[in-house]
Amino acid sequence: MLSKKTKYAIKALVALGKNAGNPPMQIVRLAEQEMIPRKFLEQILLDMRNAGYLYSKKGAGGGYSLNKEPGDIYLADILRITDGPIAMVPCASLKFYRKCDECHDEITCGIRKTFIDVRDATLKVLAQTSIADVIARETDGNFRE
Amino acid sequence: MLSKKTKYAIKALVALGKNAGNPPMQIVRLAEQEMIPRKFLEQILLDMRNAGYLYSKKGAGGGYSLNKEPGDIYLADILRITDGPIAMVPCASLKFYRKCDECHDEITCGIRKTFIDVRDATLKVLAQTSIADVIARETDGNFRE
DNA sequence: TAAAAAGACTATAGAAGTAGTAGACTTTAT
DNA sequence: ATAAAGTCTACTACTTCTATAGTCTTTTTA
Repeated sequence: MLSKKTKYAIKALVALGKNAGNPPMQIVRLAEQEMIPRKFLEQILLDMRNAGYLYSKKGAGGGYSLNKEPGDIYLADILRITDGPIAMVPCASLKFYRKCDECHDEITCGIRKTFIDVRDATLKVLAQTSIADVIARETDGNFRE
Repeated sequence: MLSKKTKYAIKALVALGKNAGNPPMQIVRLAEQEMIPRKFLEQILLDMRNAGYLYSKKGAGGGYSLNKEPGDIYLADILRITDGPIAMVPCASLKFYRKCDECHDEITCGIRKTFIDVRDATLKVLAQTSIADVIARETDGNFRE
């Protein structure tokens, strides 16, 4: 299950994507509009900013805006920042590989092989779906390709 | 991430699958062999039994054995017993559908649409991979199709 | 240049979920 | 009758997730 943190992050990016072109959006406004607890959102935006996805400006007239094109921000990358690995077992993770506690022989592990397939299937969607795609799908029923 | 419960469940099913034909296997032996805490395994096996996947026999000479062919036990079903929904958001779940707290308009939700795609991709693997497949993959490098 | 408007950063608390343990009970074989 | 199993329920410890609080820094503008 996605954490709320991740859901909030995606929602915030979508909102900021729609806001592109306009002056930056303040945390408070974003929090109200998307119904996200303000201080929680604050942390999330910070993470996204430190990861290079957002631009922020302090002081009066400041706020947040996207630091990349909505079409260049992929869900897979966002999930990794907020929730960590995408794979369902650490030993099948591409970016957060770790040996499973329970596992003795990784090479022949049938579970691992299966969950590498799952990971690949998941990534095929998440690494190709951008914030722009999510926005596009909000309106029309179908998109992509 | 898969819970340990699920990993243990799969391991137990695989072990029992390999044991098919022989007399039933006792919890204690299974726990030792697979290095799973005994009492924890006990609960897991019970769940699997109540779901119809295992046959159990009490008393001396008792133990556990599979109640189905290894080829008829699919990972998707096991995961659902031990970890619940396979989808990453409740509103995209096939078997455990629930409205997301944060969501106002599910029909146009771009996030939901994307995660339905993810769910389908995941299920394409998990609903077609059986315990028999996992066992087969343990030995040879490739299997399936 | 002071005040106000914003974000940056750290710490902490409460809730929920996960992993594991304990113990008493039931059934069955010998 | 006894011992060898599984059944069932409750509980505890631990970790992670969600959220909140408070202080500090930067920037604008009157």
